[in-house]
Amino acid sequence: MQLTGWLATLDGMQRDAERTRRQILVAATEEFAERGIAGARVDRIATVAGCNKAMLYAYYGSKDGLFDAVFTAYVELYLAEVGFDAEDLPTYAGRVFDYFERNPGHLRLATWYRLERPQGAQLDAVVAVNAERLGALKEAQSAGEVPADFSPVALLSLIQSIATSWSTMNPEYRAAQPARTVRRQAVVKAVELLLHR
Amino acid sequence: MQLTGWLATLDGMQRDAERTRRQILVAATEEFAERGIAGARVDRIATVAGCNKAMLYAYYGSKDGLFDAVFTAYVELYLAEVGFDAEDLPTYAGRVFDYFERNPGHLRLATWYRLERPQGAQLDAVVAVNAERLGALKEAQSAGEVPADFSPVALLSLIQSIATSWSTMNPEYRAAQPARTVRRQAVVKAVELLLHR
DNA sequence: AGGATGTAACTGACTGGTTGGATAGTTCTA
DNA sequence: TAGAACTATCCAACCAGTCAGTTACATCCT
Repeated sequence: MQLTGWLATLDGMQRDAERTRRQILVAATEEFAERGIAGARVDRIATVAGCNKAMLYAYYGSKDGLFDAVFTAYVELYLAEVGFDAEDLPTYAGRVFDYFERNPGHLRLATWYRLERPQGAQLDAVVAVNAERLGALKEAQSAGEVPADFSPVALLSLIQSIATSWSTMNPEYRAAQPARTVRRQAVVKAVELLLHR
Repeated sequence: MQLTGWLATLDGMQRDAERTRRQILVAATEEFAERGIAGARVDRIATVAGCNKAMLYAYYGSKDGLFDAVFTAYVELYLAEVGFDAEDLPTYAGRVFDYFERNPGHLRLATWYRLERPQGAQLDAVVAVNAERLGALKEAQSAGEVPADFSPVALLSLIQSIATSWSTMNPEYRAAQPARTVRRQAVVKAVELLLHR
């Protein structure tokens, strides 16, 4: 074992491509979540990441490439952490709520993506998961586990909106927001009512 | 009546401060809706408005001042056109849906506003209308016209989210969207279910 | 063991183009 | 002709992206 390398790792000053990559991604996630693509500044990202701006271009190619990396990482984490359950949609909605309460920046990221990305650019992972969920919902409806008032895509759309409704209110309403548990309860309850439960 | 002025108005070539103001506002509304504050370009706005960039600064002071004017105009139109009815919330939700179907840019505008505006800046008009609506909802609940499962602020938040749910989906889901009437029906029905109707 | 060497990680300084905003001067019209 | 409406032109700051060069480190050679 290399003693020099080991000690350097402890005080964190050695060269480490992977660590630098990660630090850039973390800094970029903050910056993009806060300011969007057009508002983000690559110099600020480099400063916060504690590295030179050129590293950012070496690892991610461009500002847009960096945003793609940030957004893809978020989507992967989100899909893995929240999952889906066509047979228990209120609980699913609760998990969506929890995720974005824990990571408010990620909801902003998703919104920037929707606003700033040209129509064409779609993530394969999202498209695939989407199709899978629509199928699962259809089956659950056929099996009578989910009422058929709404089409699968309507259900998905409504539940997503309801789960994030508190965070997407205009700032003027923010003052009136109740505590987290109350907000969560409203989300779960609303989805239950949608499903006649 | 001034004949010269009248004719000139018809072919639109005379000087007219009010017309120029309006054209700037229209062009700016498009630009800001499409690209947000950080992404908007004042030169593009001036070009589309068919006037010199300096006029924009003469009338609206700054890029931010122009955005404020754009956003305030949208809010006024929205409040006047959509209104509110605590005793018939499904219909209200339908009107919200209709408004944003007619003016998809305005929903984007509202989203940019939420993302790009610092917390502090709140519109008095919105705050006032908000308080009024919360009061009306509370009364309707006391009178038993609206069920009390949800607090007034929760109702407002949920209904707003549901009414705009189709437009706030990520682009990956856009392909699966049904026709307008179907979408509208889903919105109205969802609000009815929230209210046990 | 210790010096030479190749290479990946990293840096500082720079650039060409863009951007919000300013200003001095011109044209129109009441 | 006074003043409002409007234009042409300019500018300093900024910004994404580049590049020539430097530093650290692993491996090999003797």
